[in-house]
Amino acid sequence: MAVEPQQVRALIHGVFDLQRVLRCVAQEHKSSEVGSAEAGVLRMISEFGGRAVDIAEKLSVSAPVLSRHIAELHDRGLVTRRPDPEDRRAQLLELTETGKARLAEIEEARISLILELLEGWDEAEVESCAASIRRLTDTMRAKSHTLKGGSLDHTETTKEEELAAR
Amino acid sequence: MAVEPQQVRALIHGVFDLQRVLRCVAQEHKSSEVGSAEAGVLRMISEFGGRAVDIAEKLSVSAPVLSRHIAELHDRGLVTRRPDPEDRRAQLLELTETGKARLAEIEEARISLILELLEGWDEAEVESCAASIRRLTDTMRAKSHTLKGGSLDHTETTKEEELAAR
DNA sequence: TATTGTTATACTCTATAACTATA
DNA sequence: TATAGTTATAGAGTATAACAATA
Repeated sequence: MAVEPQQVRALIHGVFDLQRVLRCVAQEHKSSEVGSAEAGVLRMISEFGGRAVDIAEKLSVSAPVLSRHIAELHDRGLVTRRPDPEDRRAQLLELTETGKARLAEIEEARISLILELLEGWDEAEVESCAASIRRLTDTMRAKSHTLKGGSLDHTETTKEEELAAR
Repeated sequence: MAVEPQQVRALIHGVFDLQRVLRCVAQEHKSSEVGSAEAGVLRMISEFGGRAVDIAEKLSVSAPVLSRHIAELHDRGLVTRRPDPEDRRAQLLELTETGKARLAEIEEARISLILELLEGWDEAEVESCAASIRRLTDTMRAKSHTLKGGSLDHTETTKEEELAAR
């Protein structure tokens, strides 16, 4: 039950090491046209569409950052903006046909690259690795939201502790 | 044996999602004094010490980037540089006592943060997550080195394919 | 000639602050 | 007042190119 600090240390270093390798791989195979942040924008618009503010939230990015990426993608004809009929402040985002095609290219290139890099892995290994990473992400996202107010925000914990103490 | 493209796609998206959450967590808890890149430099000097070029290689960072970080850390009294007696072009890096103390603080803060975020995980889960991530990192690092020359460099693959074809 | 390290410059991605328009 | 989006500005992190000193 007790997680050792040294284990967590190893996990942290492992994550940093992963990020370094990812940076190198991205650097070596960067597509000249669409940056990785913009690719993320295309992906989120493709998956969820809709209002810019929601896309920014899914990307965990501030509004100005998304605004610039959208402007850039719009200028290059990859994204359309149209006013939200229900809220004239907002705009609804969609991929153009070109945008869809470009996203598909990016995803295919990435998949074939990683497939090549993972040569020798089997289905179960990929699945379990993806599941580990997803679980880590989900845990951190959930907990970091509840801790957002700082360590003084113990409202919920206190209730649970009261129950547990009986 | 056959890894499905859709599995790899899920893994890729999972890794990007992880990076977003990590960025947010780092943003929320950033230490005002030492940036995350500099913290990496401190860690590598602490673990391996020695020549700057070797530290740069371990960090997968170009020489100018490391040079600036080292200059910054040196100015703040966290790192010492002394000429390599065996090669007067090179310099040997070490942490000062202050540097060691600062690195220890950073690591402790990170560990206690992640320990808190991983509340509810048990030892085995942390271990298996760290192992998955380490294995992914190692595979990508090894393969990306062998693929460095581009997709035209099929020398080794060809030999294996010849054998496999028989 | 090749390597170690530095300086100059530029690129990518991000954030905060100040603003406009709408709710 | 609060929210959606934009623009201006700044900061962190990285890369390439050109250079100095040494091997």
